[in-house]
Amino acid sequence: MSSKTETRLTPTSYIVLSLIAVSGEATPYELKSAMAAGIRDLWSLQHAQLYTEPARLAKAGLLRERQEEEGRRRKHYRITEKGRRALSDWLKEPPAELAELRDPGLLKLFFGADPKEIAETRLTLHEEKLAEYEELLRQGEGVAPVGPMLVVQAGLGHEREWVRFWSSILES
Amino acid sequence: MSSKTETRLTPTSYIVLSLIAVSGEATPYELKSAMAAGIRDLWSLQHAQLYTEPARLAKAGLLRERQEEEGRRRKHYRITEKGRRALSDWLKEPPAELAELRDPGLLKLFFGADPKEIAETRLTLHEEKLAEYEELLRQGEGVAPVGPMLVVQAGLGHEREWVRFWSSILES
DNA sequence: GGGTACATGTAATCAGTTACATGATTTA
DNA sequence: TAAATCATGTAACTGATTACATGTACCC
Repeated sequence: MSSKTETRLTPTSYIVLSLIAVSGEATPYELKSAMAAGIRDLWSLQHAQLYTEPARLAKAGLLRERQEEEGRRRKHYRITEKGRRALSDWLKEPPAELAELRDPGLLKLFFGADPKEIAETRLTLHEEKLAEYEELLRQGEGVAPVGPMLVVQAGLGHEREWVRFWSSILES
Repeated sequence: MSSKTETRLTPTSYIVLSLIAVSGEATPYELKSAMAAGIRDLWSLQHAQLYTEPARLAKAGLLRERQEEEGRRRKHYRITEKGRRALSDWLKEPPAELAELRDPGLLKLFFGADPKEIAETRLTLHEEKLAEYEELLRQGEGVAPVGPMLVVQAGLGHEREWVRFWSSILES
């Protein structure tokens, strides 16, 4: 029916798509603010991608672009029917792959770095991040939607695990 | 003194560098086998990168390349003094950033997917991965070097946490 | 009115992915 | 000996990062 979508959709695409779907309408700069606390820990994007990705999605017909006539001539994006469908299809399908750990500290550990030296600074970082999550949890309680709150809880659990792990190395 | 290394070194670079340092000498294909169980869960590489990255590192003087004169004309790589220095500098410096979660399941959760639906398949995947780690732990006990074993323990801890997390969603 | 921070974007580069190709061994 | 699998690589593409650039608003 419609011309084939040969645009590959990446996680980046769905993040942008979702953020715009929720906002109703958004400029790249607004997307930047929308990439707030919660999701930045989960999956952050470079600000340049918030300009290129919407353009890409618009070309594929998943977003509609409207440029201001005067002044800054900012570009505003809204999701289209097609975009909404793509998004809901994606949300329905449980993903088949796990994430890799990709932790730079672990990587060095793997290749022979001194465990205690790494552990010391890692522990600090994770304790800070843990505190951030606890704060997010407090702030979100009752007001934030379910999805983001669950993600915060997941993050919290992992940070606790990291703290446990690196502490155990320091104590060994 | 030596010409400036304008080659940026990424985690990929250090993985290749380390694997070659450990092997003494290796061809890209041998690197592929060296990317065994443990590290693949931590940080996997595409096989094509095992061809391009050593070439890049050789050009930067961190590896020495030797090509077979006859037959398959495979390329063999060894680490140079400069490479060894780069590697040990990297190992010494505790990294300053944390990893993002980048879990596709969590991402969908964040944007409103049905928690239980996601949880079901995620739980299975993580239970399988957990079993793999337990097996690795058993196999490595006493024989594998410290670094990789610690990484397995870290992986184990996180898989347990994932199982806990997704289970709690199913039970809620 | 000059500095500083926020806002807004484009261009160039590069790392990483996907696709393509073919040679060598093993096995049925 | 045909099929399948392992071994070995190159080429093309493209998403993501880095760098560059300029505009606007606020505040001291």
